[in-house]
Amino acid sequence: MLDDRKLAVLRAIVEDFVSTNEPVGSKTLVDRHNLDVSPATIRNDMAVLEEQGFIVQPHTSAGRIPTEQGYRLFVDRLSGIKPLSLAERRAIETFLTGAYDLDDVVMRTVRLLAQLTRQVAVVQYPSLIRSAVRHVELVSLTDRRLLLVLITDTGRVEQRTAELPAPMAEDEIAQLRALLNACLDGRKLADIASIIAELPERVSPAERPNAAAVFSVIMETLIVRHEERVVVSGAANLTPADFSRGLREVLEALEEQVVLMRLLGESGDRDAVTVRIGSENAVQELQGTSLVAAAYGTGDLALARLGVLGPTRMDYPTAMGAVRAVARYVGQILAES
Amino acid sequence: MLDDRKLAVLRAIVEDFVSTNEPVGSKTLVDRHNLDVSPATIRNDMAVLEEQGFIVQPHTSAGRIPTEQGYRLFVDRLSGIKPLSLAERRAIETFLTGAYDLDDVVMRTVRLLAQLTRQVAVVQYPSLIRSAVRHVELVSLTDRRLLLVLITDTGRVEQRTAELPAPMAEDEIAQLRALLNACLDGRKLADIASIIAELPERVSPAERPNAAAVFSVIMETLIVRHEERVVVSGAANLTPADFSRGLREVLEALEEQVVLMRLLGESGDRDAVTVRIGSENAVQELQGTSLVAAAYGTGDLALARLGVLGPTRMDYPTAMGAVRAVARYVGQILAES
DNA sequence: CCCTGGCACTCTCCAGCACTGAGTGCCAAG
DNA sequence: CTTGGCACTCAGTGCTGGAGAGTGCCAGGG
Repeated sequence: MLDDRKLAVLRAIVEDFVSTNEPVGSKTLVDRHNLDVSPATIRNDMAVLEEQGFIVQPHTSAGRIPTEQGYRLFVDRLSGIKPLSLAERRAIETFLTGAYDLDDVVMRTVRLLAQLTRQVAVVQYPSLIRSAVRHVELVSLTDRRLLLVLITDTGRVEQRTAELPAPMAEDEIAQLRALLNACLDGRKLADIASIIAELPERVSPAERPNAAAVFSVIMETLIVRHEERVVVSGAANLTPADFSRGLREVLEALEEQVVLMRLLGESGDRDAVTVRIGSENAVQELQGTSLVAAAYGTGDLALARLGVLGPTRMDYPTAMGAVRAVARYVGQILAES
Repeated sequence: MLDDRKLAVLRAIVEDFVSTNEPVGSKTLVDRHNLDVSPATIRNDMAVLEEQGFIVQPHTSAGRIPTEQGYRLFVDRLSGIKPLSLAERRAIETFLTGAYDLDDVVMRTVRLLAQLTRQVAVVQYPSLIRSAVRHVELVSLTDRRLLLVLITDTGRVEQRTAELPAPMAEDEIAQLRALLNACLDGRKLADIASIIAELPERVSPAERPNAAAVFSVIMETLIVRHEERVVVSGAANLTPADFSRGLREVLEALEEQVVLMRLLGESGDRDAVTVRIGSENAVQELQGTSLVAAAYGTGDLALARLGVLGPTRMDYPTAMGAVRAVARYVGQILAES
């Protein structure tokens, strides 16, 4: 049904349209790519491609532009992932090396990705759930208020204050701290819920209310908030023309952590680059945009995801290359620290 | 030179233009506000106001719009700060109460401010320099790598990793931790530099290289990074039409922490609401925007600044009201925690 | 059976044009 | 100082006609 030339034509249309942002006609096509057939032939091919739903004409006397289905075919069968240039790989290395801490790694990553692809970059914080507790610290702020700091072996630091039902003396705090560290140190966060459930028994009844408050804060920290952080950069790369409903909707969506989480979706396999085109997108508000994403992590654990958001009219091969490379490199960096 | 009526005319022009975003003519003006003179009279007044540089006409046959100088006069002499409605004050209260921790307070604040003013909100993290060390924690990540966590009495937690020149045993770490806490606990961050300068003498020569690495990381944390964080929200409120150079420039600037810091500028007095109009703005990239900002803090210490960024064509009285109210309320929240 | 050149057709884009209406500046009179 | 009247300016709008790009279709050739 679709012979090689027709596929080549589709590929050419996608490539041209992505780079020029103008509907591409039969004549331009034969000129620019050296298809050695006449424009009329191409027109016939295009008619078929249009019939099958891969391309459309915005209006009668214009060239064709790819449909979502067209991009889909292009990504699946017509293009590979474009490897980064040496210069780009260098850039990644110098940019990510020498980050201070986890926050810094994430911030640099997101900026880097935005710069490499000239699109909006989105990076999810590494999930806590796979990592282990390195240390728990309790610091009293007032006598009814405690600061809880939880340090994981991925270098992430979570903090929360806890309101206490009753005043708590320093030595009680010290005791509780010792208990927590004894029981939690080195344990996977995923297992902690069950461990904590048994802890109240090991506290004297008098101190139980305060301890319980602390325990529940720990649980909340791990369960409720742990995966909610997503960082965005490169909003300036959004070009108004590309978004029919206007930038506004997109910018609004980008400020909603929850929306971004849904956008990035489930951590898939490591190294697999996922492409969501236009309406394939899970997020209502961001239909009309495409997402190129991948999971990253240390070893073969997928910790979280990162990706690039842009108009459907996006340079997929390059974006995929950048996303894959950055995901790998961030994984390395995290493994080292 | 400018009698009362002329000032009233200017005020009316500013108000109308802000609400309609259309040049306002003499006839509309007499209709809408009940100035009991004829349009012709107003025209004469407008001619004077234009001559003095407070208003201009975009083109010959259009109404007038305020110049920056016009807004300036309006803000300085013609309008007060508009107090918030009861509902708005309620909203502030319910929105900010129940924040988990400092991060959460800042995040909620910036969103709240963006929502109240329908502009871009900018909030600087409370400066560390006025607060005191509550606790220092060292956690070994690998034998050549240490995680340093610094907790302040404002509830802020700073973290950094330190690379060690030599491996460090657990007991050495414990010793160093004890030393640090003994010397730093309760001290103002501003004083810490001088305290740390003297610490190396109190460490045995063998351990000095590692200790020195830790000390220098502490210094860096305090000096280099301490005020660099600014959070932004409400970018979606930017309307393309209002910015001649396009949104792009503005969005870019908003992603640059350094630029935002320069924008917010020095902490002024508490409660004083500062207004920077158009080119008065310190930041090149954000000329053409206006900033309404105020310092916030606990007691009468100004800890940092927050504000609202918008087109020069902005509802200053309302923005000033919101900024002032939010600044005060955040101050209270911080004082309580 | 597929490719090709030719041709008529469609439709967007743009420049030119006249017209309308909002708004002005100026002037002479109250 | 204020007012009504009047002539003037100019952005915006809608219409028209031509240019150009691109198409679909058809008949002829390999």
